[in-house]
Amino acid sequence: MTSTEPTTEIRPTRQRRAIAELLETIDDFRSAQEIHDRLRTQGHAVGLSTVYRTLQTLADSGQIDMLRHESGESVYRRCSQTHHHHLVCRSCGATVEIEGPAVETWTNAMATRHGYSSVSHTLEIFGTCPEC
Amino acid sequence: MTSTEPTTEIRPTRQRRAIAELLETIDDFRSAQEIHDRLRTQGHAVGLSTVYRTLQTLADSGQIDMLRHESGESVYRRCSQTHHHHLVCRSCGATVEIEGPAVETWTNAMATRHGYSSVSHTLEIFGTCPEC
DNA sequence: TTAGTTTTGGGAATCATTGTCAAATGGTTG
DNA sequence: CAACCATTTGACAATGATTCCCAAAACTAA
Repeated sequence: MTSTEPTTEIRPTRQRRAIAELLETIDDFRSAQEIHDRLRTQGHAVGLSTVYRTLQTLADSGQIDMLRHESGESVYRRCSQTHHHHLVCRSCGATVEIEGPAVETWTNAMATRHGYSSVSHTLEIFGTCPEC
Repeated sequence: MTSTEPTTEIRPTRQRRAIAELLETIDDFRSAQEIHDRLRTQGHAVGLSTVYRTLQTLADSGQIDMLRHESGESVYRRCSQTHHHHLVCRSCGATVEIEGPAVETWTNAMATRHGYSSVSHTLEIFGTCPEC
């Protein structure tokens, strides 16, 4: 490689594959610990640290979504890549992705109006789903 | 008292007064620990547990607002009683209350459309304020 | 003052998450 | 294949915010 960039290489390891595959089969937001438990149950030996690390990396790169549950713990879920928000069931975690272009416009306008920069926003809706 | 209700009485103690008064002088969202530090600095001897307890009670009764900072810790601030959202400076905590009737309508509509009940939502905007 | 609650506070306990670092692994090159 | 080396792993320790515990202190009403 002739590039001078410090190409931090990312290796596709057994553990990372297991986590990615599991995420494909889950539709709801789950905590790192729950994901770790499932992996263990399925027979995959993966360390908890690794699960945390991997989920964080995936979240940082935008490959999965992370949000804070009302209880305060972080939960993760594979999602569509486009910007969206979530309607999450408080008891079972069932999630619906929702889009609201108007909200984006509005939050940006508000921030600009008050001179705020580097703006980000969080918008989550919690409720009890039909099943629960 | 002839009432049969278990009237949980709430006493105006020195500590609670100190916390309430301090909150009056603060305009930004602060964590329980920061509030505890300030009280100590000002010479008020108040236990950390008490600060946590009191802030929680105030937040539960809607007398102050509580939200989770991006870092995950809970921060508090006295606010107007009407429903509103916040534009918070990531570095100094400067806060602007903002209202968005449209957002309320929209979130409720979304929840109803998907059959969710007991709906609540969180919407916070973080950014860097003009000063920072 | 007395009696019966409520409240306090200091330290232990909890719990999610992060840090540590030696050992294991994956990729590459010869 | 074998040697080399950066990346990754995982068991365990450490952190940090928050809650729990409970005997002592403070309130309030009578």
